[in-house]
Amino acid sequence: MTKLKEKKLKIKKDDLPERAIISSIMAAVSEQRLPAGTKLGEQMLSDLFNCNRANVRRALSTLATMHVVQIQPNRGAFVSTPSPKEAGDVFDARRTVERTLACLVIKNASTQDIINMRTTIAAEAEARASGDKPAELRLSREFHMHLATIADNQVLERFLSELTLRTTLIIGLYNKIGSSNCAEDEHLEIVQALEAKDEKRFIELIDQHLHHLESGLDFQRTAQPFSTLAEQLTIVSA
Amino acid sequence: MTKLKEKKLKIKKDDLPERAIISSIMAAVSEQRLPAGTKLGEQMLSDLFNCNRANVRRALSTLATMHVVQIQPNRGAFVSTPSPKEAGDVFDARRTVERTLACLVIKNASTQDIINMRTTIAAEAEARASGDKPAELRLSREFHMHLATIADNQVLERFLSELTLRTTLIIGLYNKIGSSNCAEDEHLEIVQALEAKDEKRFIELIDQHLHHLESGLDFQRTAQPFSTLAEQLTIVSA
DNA sequence: TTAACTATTATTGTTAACAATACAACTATT
DNA sequence: AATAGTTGTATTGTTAACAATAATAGTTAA
Repeated sequence: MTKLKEKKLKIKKDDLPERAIISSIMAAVSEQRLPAGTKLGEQMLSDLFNCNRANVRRALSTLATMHVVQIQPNRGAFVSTPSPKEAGDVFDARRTVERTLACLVIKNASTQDIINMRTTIAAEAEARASGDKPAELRLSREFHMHLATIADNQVLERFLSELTLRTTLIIGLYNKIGSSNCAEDEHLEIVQALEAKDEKRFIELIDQHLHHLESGLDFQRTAQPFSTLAEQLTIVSA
Repeated sequence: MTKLKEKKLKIKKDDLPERAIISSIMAAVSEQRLPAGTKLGEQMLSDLFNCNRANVRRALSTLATMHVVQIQPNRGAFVSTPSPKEAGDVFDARRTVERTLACLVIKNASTQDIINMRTTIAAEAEARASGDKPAELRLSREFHMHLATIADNQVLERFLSELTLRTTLIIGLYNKIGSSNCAEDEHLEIVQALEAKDEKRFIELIDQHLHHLESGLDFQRTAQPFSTLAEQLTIVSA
């Protein structure tokens, strides 16, 4: 007569707006739709995501702890503008993290993993060919994040997630004109080394790849201007 | 006649309560005054720090992003209870980070740096002798954080800060009874290798040290109970 | 006595109003 | 005309009240 405990069939809670804001901003940064210095107003965000300012505030606070945004008291939140020193620290940290990931990847990578990576590389090349810069950037990041997934270390994965984002900001700020971002052939070479289980070469190529990225920077360029518009945040929800 | 711009001599703003909460909880965790699983009620914290719940909320949200606390929707925030898998990830990440830090430290360390480290080690030994466990834990962590300071990489420093905290939680949960935490002689040996500029040995000792820590764990012990009291948060402010 | 149900309480989540600060535009004076 | 000062507006920061959910205690029935 009495249903013991009616399973609370909860309507797929619209996954905390806080999380939605965070991942949306992260996605936008990763595709350079949000350049360094862009102001992230609370009102604007709470309107965009149909939520209250408290959620926006927590999201920005969280993003600030990963140094993707900077919060200036009484002024608001801005997309971070990494200094040259910071850029160096980020690249050193990335090499550190990806080197270890490489060791783990060599051990763990299945044939399916390699297929997936090749797929990503192909998509990246296609995006480049068609001039779709955002897609290219996103897929390039995806390539690196693949490594973390395969390595199966949640901690390093999170670190890399942050570092790749900050790298994108750095490149957006300081990249020499004419210097390519992630050369697709480099990604390809890396996967080939992986497939050959050539650990030494695999690690070395990743290291070189990151060094190559860093060498494409030019810190002489003065701090970049910051765009103010931010409907670059394309949102899926209504 | 008109003071151009009266320097706004702002009374040392009581450094955002949010930051105070965060560092206080981090300190408490680092000294094992806050065991894994401890509930961190919002009311309690807002009372303790004389601030509103919004600040508490943001602080907890931030701590959650560094996995020092876990937030369960509609239930509240609890000090994280790392799983065995998570423990492994954390130790791998720590070795990764500290290995790189070691390379930088060998390059950067001044004689004053070495003196400082010896001082910390001495204080640690003293705390151990006098049975002051919290001080011992704090100083042990300080030793490792010294490395990051000397290495002068803000990113890795922050990563290590998080990782040492999580390590403390892990040890508190899973450490075998009778297994010592950080053997002070290990710290001493490490500094000696540093002083001798023996990079290879320096790195190897740090690696061994961390492996030794990890080998002291016993995951058979079932998930620990969680204390509920939390006036273990000793606060300095009124 | 145990088990399920109900009512109460406490805690978290949300919202809106208010205060404080910074920003922008405007006025006035040299 | 340019700068200092002033006013008005917009945004951030704070607070309190309310709603929703979970935890607890108490009650009734088998």
